[in-house]
Amino acid sequence: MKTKVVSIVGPTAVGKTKLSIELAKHFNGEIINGDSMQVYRQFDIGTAKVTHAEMENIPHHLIDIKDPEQPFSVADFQTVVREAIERVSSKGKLPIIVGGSGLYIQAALYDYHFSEERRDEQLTEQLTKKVEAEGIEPLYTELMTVDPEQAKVIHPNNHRRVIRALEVYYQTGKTMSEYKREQSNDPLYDIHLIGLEMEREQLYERINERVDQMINSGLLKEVYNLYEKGYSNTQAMRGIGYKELIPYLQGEDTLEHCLSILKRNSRRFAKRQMTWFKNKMDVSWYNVEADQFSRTIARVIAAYEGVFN
RNA sequence: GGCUCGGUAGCUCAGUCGGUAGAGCAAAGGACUGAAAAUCCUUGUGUCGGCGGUUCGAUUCCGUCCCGAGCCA
Repeated sequence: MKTKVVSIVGPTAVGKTKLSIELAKHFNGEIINGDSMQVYRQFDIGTAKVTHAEMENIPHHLIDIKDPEQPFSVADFQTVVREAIERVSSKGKLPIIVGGSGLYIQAALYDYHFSEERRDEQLTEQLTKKVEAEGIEPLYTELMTVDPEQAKVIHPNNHRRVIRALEVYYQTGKTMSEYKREQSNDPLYDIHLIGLEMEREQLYERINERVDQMINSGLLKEVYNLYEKGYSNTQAMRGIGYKELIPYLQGEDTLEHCLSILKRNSRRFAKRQMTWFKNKMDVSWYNVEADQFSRTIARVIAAYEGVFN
């Protein structure tokens, strides 16, 4: 009997957090963060992290587990999220993973193998410099020799991924394709994927509004504090809602322009999220009528009555 | 009221010495195995302001009307 795991997915700003709380309350669950940015402490407003009040005493896991300057990866997430699932489940509670990072959710729930060794940033830097000096061709050609299967699915312009595929081989002697072949891609748990979707135009409107709300809630101060502490070049600072405001804080751009970029990036992100969840996972979708979210909640609860409890 | 300039893609504009059009941005679609809120790929959007005229053919030339900006009165 596999462990029952629920996951709520969907684009940013559809209402995943709110639904997760209601499901946790109704089905005796605990929430596990499935979002790559909410693991960071001090990144609160810009990541739309649940507030203490919103939690309504529901235990939350994997939120605020990293300091701003620390790196964090899917592989790290895979380890901790699986531990969290066991922790919650062993208490007799329903684990509810909520988040918008497609790869993270995928790596958590399915048989998905990463290489044993963690990423070597020095090696990355070395290869990046090589690309800068000689162009991508030598590396891409090498990848085609070493791991043609992987080379085929990577566009040469995607330097990052060409480099990473080579790194795996250099570090472990095994190719990325070999690692992929070792996995079944089957779910490790009794999984139930619940997706929230919304008409594009309406979603974009909500995203724009939410950015304005974040500003009203003190996003500028949040980013400024992090910036002042010297975190401007960290992985976390590359998140949407942070990197766009740096030029303003440095006096190099107007707030208005920075906000329009921030909104645009959020919209594009939402689109990418939909592409992933629609095409990579078997999700049960629920269309959200934003002004009547309680109805959406009721529909989801009704659909899983007797399944989750 | 007169004169001038303009009206072409969602936006800013280019262009066609007459053969029904193209850039940037926005947008849409897609990929994805250790940065994934990252990284990368693909794609077009049209009554060329309306109506007439000239022409085999008009977005292009002519007339007229409408709209906008400026100048003059």
